Amino acid sequence: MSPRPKIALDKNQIIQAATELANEQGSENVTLALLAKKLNIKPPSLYNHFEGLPGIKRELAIHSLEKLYNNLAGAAKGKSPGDEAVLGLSHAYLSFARNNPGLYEFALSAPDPADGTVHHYGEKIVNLVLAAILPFGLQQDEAIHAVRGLRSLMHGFASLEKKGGFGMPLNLDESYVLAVKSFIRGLQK
Amino acid sequence: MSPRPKIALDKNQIIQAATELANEQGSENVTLALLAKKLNIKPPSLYNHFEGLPGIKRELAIHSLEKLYNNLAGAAKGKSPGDEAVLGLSHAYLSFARNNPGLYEFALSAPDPADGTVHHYGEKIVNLVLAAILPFGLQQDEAIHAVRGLRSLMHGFASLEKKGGFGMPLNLDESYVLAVKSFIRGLQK
DNA sequence: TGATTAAACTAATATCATTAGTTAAAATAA
DNA sequence: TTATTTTAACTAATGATATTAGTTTAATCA
Repeated sequence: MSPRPKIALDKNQIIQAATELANEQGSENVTLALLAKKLNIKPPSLYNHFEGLPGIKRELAIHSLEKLYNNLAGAAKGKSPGDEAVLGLSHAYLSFARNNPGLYEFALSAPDPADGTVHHYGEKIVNLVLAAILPFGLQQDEAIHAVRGLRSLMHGFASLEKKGGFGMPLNLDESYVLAVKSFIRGLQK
Repeated sequence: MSPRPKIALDKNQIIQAATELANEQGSENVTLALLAKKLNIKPPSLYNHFEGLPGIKRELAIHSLEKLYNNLAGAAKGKSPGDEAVLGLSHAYLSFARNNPGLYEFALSAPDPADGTVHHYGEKIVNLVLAAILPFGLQQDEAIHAVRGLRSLMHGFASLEKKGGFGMPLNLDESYVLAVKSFIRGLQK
């Protein structure tokens, strides 16, 4: 056993471990100490790969947005624009948030609001939703307003559900689908 | 100057200071160190009043919910149930989140999901919204679903707006009002 | 082979929350 | 008034955290 084994981690492995840490222990437990322990290295070694904890969190934000976008794009694929696509997108959005509870939080952390990569994925997601609501025949501005509303609905539901904000013993999936349907019905009439 | 002056703080003063700290510096800067500095005492002294940082955060959650409820109740008062009341509630909700950016986050922190006081205020807010949508003539379960949707929309918008999640240069108030109107229009079919 | 680079390390510092035990002021009881 | 109790501050110490600086070894490359 060499006295100082070279593990040779790369960025991807570290972000992968950080993602697991976030999803298993919660986003607030993504610390250099816990991450280093998971990787069997010492905390300062992480500075060889990232600019401290903020650097890792920024990468997590990008990784989360990328994964979210891919899930959304996969859900939209093949579905005809309009109600079907919107319902597919909304289902994929909530599924992503539920399946990646820790990682999802980083998708909205926006370390630097002017971050280029973050902004890029944000735009791609907006375009995906814009394409889905195309058949509703909204004007330029109205379409953007509609996308904002839909995002608010999806994120708000995911966020409140995760925080246990819905007390009543009533099916959650049903609430979600009904809310999305109400919203797009209101858009169209 | 006495060697150990007795400041004699009470819970309310501390929570008030913590609220200011949250709103001025962000909820993540509500630390015992900063709070003690603001109050001109040493951090351990805070343990004479609260059970550590978690205890203070729990009080902030209750304080936030209480204040939010009062704002919502004030907005609903005098307005006729239906569209007018719902629009009033939604406006009050977003205003509260905007005017109390740090405190608002504690309203949804739910330290213990089974916390009695937190649950109590949650129910009161739900009832307020239920009363506002009464004229829409929804059945028992549909009404609960609708409240969940409305809360999701309001919280989601407030949350995304605060995080700078809306990139496009388009009026935010307009987006919000349009989203709420679309949703309630869809509810009424 | 020898030099360079990459990626681990140790050691040290500063800031947290927290606990234990102390002290003085204020409130209360005798 | 005087004595006791309680309140609310304190100091000191501990352990976890991120971070910086400087070191060392293994891998890579000229």
